[in-house]
Amino acid sequence: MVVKVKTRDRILTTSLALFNELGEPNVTTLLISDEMDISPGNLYYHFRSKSDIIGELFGQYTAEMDDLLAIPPDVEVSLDQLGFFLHLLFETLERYRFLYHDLVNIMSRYPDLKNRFRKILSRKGKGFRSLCDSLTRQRLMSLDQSSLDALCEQLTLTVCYWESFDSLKELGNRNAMDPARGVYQVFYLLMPHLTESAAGELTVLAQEYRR
Amino acid sequence: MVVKVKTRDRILTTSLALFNELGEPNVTTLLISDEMDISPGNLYYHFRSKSDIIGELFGQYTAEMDDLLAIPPDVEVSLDQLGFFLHLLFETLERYRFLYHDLVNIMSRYPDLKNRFRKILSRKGKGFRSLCDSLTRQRLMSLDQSSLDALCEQLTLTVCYWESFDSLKELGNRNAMDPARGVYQVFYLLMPHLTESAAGELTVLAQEYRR
DNA sequence: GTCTATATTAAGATAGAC
DNA sequence: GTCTATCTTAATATAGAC
Repeated sequence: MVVKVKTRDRILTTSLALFNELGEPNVTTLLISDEMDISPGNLYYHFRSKSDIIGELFGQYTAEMDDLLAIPPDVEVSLDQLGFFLHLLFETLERYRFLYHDLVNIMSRYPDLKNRFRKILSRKGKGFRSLCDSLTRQRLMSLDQSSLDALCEQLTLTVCYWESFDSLKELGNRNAMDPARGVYQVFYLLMPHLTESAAGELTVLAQEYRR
Repeated sequence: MVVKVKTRDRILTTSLALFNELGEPNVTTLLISDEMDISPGNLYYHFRSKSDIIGELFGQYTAEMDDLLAIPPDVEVSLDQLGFFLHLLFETLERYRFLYHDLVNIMSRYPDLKNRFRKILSRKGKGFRSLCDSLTRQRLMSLDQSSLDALCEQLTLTVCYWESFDSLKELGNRNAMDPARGVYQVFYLLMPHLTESAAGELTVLAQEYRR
């Protein structure tokens, strides 16, 4: 049975694809409607403005991230599970990568995104804190307070900007945009803080993510 | 004696200031000329296009970075000198921060910047490699090949995006945009790879950069 | 819900006088 | 070298018919 996808939803998925591919500022409402073979007027029937489309996509991004980052403070994660979590995280960030590609521009044109961006940033930091706490409880990791703060900061920065950095470095390469490369990088960020046996285990695991 | 600064140079410094403050896409040629109290026509007498202004500013950025990153492969740096170098590096990156704030947008509209961006990126990586090699020769640091690669990658990513990340986190805070914060962060990236005594020394040094 | 046609605005850039 | 006036282009958004 063929299900007709609602035009409103098609606008969102088409916009997201174009934003990621060409950069949000380079995507006009006309281009979106052209790509979908609908009229520009029709697009404006479903969304009052381009910023409404962006706001809704940002809402989707936030919802998915909140879901991922809802880490119970008392959970114990294995290194395997950590890798899986990171993979999902990078995969989600890649699907909404346009947001971080022109951050200042987007925030200045849609000012209410500023606070929403900061909120999700602090949530990432707290998520990493929970994970590090778990590793510490399991005696896989041992860190003083300052180092732990700096590490969580570093982890947050890295997940936010890894995709931008990697795609700049690999401009046009086929192995670009593989979430595994991000996971590998984060593993090496954690490695030096782990106990010897945990570090050994993580080194082996890292090979699976190497590309 | 009052020296009249050439209009052409004033255009560059005014543009740079406005780009950094408001984001390049939000700065029109009219705004630049307004700010300088010259006519838009005059601006176009000195520069054929807005992209020429950006190209020239990028040239300045590249020249300054090349200067900084010209690290002789056999030099031995102390941890003090390393801190000084990092401070200069972050200071320069902050003066041209607009470039990284809307990277994809800027690269798509001025396509010849793409390769110039990649070149400067690889030069940063090589600079960090030289510094790590020096620390290794002095037996302050010891790392296997994979870890060294990942560390240099991480250092490069961090210097490129630290300012963006920090200003997003500190939106509107007064302690935002202090190069010292970046130095502190990079110190903590190196710390776990140093020998015990070097790590101790760096911890002390880091306090001077803490804000 | 969807279309075509058009209004509005603003940016980058040029022409020609002084 | 600098000005004023204007051209050109293109993007967001609306009006009104179907």
